[in-house]
Parts: sequence; structure tokens; C-alpha cells
Amino acid sequence: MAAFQRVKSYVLERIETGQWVEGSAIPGEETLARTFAVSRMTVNRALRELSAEGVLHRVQGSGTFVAQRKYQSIVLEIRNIADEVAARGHVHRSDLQLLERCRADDSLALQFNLPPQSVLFHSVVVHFENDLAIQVEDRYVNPRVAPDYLTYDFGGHTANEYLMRVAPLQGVRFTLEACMPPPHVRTMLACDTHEPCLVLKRQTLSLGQTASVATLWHPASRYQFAGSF
Amino acid sequence: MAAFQRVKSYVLERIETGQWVEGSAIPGEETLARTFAVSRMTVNRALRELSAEGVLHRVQGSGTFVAQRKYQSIVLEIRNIADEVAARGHVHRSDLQLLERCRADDSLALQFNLPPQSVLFHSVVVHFENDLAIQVEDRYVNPRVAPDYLTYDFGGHTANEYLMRVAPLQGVRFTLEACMPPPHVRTMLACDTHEPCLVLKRQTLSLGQTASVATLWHPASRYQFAGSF
DNA sequence: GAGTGGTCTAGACCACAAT
DNA sequence: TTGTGGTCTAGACCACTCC
Repeated sequence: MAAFQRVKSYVLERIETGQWVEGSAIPGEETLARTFAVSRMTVNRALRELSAEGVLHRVQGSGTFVAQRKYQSIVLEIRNIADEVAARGHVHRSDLQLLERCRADDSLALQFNLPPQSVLFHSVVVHFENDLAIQVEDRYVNPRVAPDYLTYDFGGHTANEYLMRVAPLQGVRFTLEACMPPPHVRTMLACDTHEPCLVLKRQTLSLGQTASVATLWHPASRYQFAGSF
Repeated sequence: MAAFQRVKSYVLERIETGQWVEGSAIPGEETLARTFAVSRMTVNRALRELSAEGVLHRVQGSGTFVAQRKYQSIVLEIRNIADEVAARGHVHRSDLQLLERCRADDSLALQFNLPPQSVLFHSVVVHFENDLAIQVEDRYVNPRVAPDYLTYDFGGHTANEYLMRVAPLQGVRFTLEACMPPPHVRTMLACDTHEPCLVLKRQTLSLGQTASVATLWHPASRYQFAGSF
């Protein structure tokens, strides 16, 4: 086993067995280097990685401490809906309901950080899994990031795929909530009057601008997000 | 800026502007070291970190490559509800509605991997933010993992805190869905007849066993999950 | 064998914190 | 002032891949 790994294991074991408790200081780099008969750089790498992993907390000039216990952190992998359906061995199909040039209202202008009435592209697509509607994708796109959006072939690939290709993804902001769908969404999803939707709102950033703002509606009875770690 | 940071920025910029595309090889450590007039160790650290971050893919003996574009991966941090409310500068309060010893039905027995009719602990707690109900926490706990659960003081701390302390968390499985709440949940949340809930079902694993199975109900109008990366 | 990444060293200088 | 972590170097040896 590599030397830095031996040091990491040692530290982790001390913490797991409770010999070093939350918040307490652990030996300095010099000390550990002497203990393990390795160079300070090797100890430094071990402690730096444990710090990046959230196990330790380091303060320059002060010392290295056992980190406070963290909250549970959950990784939600938002996959391309077509691939996700394919992975379940089902057939994916999508219907382009609307594709237009439009103008930003105040709320959209704010989200895109553009002047009100700026031109945006707008698409509405329904995604089906084995002919059952599972998602309505209502998306506004920044023409400065994806000027060819209106001429894109939505049959072959999803809008998401296209955007990922033309615009390097820099960041995402999202919210996940439960909502009753407005009538036009309910019609597209062909779901019951009282069925709620799981709604994912997602804003993607690229090249320092907002690339797209999407609202994804999922019928509660046909879709859920799942994950583990 | 630190030298290894300059190298990282350079590589990231090349990738973001599309000069280096998915799967292509990037210059070797020696080359980059000469380019930046730094030591190989410095370049090594930069590339190693980018590899750990999923940006690059390194193969010993072969080279360093731009990693395949990943699906958007979203980090949802499920925080302790009391701390979350406190972080918003609001007052958290919780009401213990039920605390009992019960027997596992078939579904619970399956989730806990215990024989049917095994003894479980069961608690129902309502969480308030400024006196407005925002979460009903319906939780089943494995007595083998948390034998003292029934005598725990729920006033001072949340069940989640307690479990995190007595049982080292090994894993989590969860689903997130939209549901209409059953009448008793709707009553506890004091919400409207037609208001859906955002429901997080979470199973936590500890010491190789299922430690607890929780269903968290949130009124759609008062709660959403948010995140960014 | 040539080229790659993986690791390690012994020393150095710096910024920062506690005293 | 002393001790801490943050960074960097110039060189070294190894394991691995590819030709």
C-alpha cells in the first residue's frame, strides 16, 4: 500500500474507533511524518485528501482537526430522459408540441439576465415511455448560446443533448417541488384531474450566461426520482 | 494564484472552449511542466485533482484524457430539518405525535430484511417552522441498531441526529415523489384538501442492517428541494 | 525500450495563528 | 517567536502501456 494511503487509513481508523473525536486536533504533519518515517509531503497529501473528502478540517497556522459530522448528502443523477427509458428496456418517443421564437417576460428576463422583451426560443416536448406520457419539458433557450435551436431536429435527439453539445455546462440551479399541473400540461400528460406532478425546474449556465430554463412536469403516479450512496 | 491552480485553470479553459474534446489525450506531465516552468510534481497535483473531480481520466502507462461528459449530477443535501430552519433565521419546533413499539408488516419486514412480525420502533413527529407545519416525519427504527429509541428525548434533538450518533451511516437509498397525503397526514400538516405533498422516502443502512425507514411528507406550497453545482 | 503516470524525498520559502 | 499548514522543487524509482 502506498505510504500516503497508510497514513490515511491510520487517521480514518483513529476516528472510526473514537480515539479521535469530532473537533479535536490531530498530530501535526511533522509528527506524523516522523511516526511513519515518511516525508512531510507524503503526510501532507494524505491529510489534504482527507480534508477534501470532508473527514478533516485544516486551518493554516493553527492545526488539523477532525471535521464535524456532516449532513447526509444525496446525489441525484438527472439523466437524459431518452437514455433513462432505454436503460429500463423500454421505448422512448417524444412529441414536439411547440417550437417558437418568443419574447422574455419580466420573470424570464430576470432568470436569463437579459433586458425584458429580449428574444428567446421556446419549446414544449412531451416524452413517452412505451406510449405513456411521463414528462412535459417546457424549455426557454438563450439564442446567444444556441442560435440554431429552432432548426434542430427534435426527432433524433433531445434538446438537452443538443444543449450539452453546443454549450459547455458550467453550472446548474434547480428546485424540486410538487404542484398541481395547469390544464394544458394535464392534457398533454393525459392524467387525472386530481393527480399532482413532480416538478423539476432547472436553470443551466454556460459561458457565463444562462443557457436555458426548463420546467419538467412528471405525473406523480408515473415518475419518481431515486438514488443512493 | 498557486501554480497548480494555474495549470488546473488552463486545462479547464481548454476543455470548456472545446479546444480539447471528450476522450482526447492532453499533453503529458513533462510537457505541461516545461510549458508552465514548474516542476512535474506541481503538474501532477493539478492533473490528479482534476481526475478526482471527474474532469480528466488518467491511465498509467498510457496518458491523460478528457473524461466523457457525464450526466448532470445534482447534489441534494438533505439537512437536519432543525438546522435548516435555524439557518433561515426561523424558529424550529417539533411535536411528537406517536412513539410506540410495533410489529413489522410484510412490506416493512422486507425493507428491514427481518422476519414478518418482528418488533420495530415507530415514531411520528411534526416539524414546524415559525409555527407553520412543514414536515411530517413517519419513521420506523430497527431495535437492533437503536435499542434506546423509545426512551430518547425528542424535544432536544431530532431522531435523525440520534440515529446518526448511535449508528455509523453506511448508505442511503431514497425516492422523491409527489403524492396526495392521507387524511391523518393532511390533518397534522393542516393543509388544504387538494394540496399535494412532496414525499421523500429514505432508508438508511448501518452496520450491514437497515437502521431506519422514514417517510417525510412536505406540503407542496411550503417546501421544495433546491440545489446547485 | 520509450513514454506515460504513481509515488516519494529532503529541503525550502511563505502565510498565518497563537503566544 | 514558534509552530502550523500551503506550496514548490529537482530528482528519483517504480509500474504500466504501447510499439
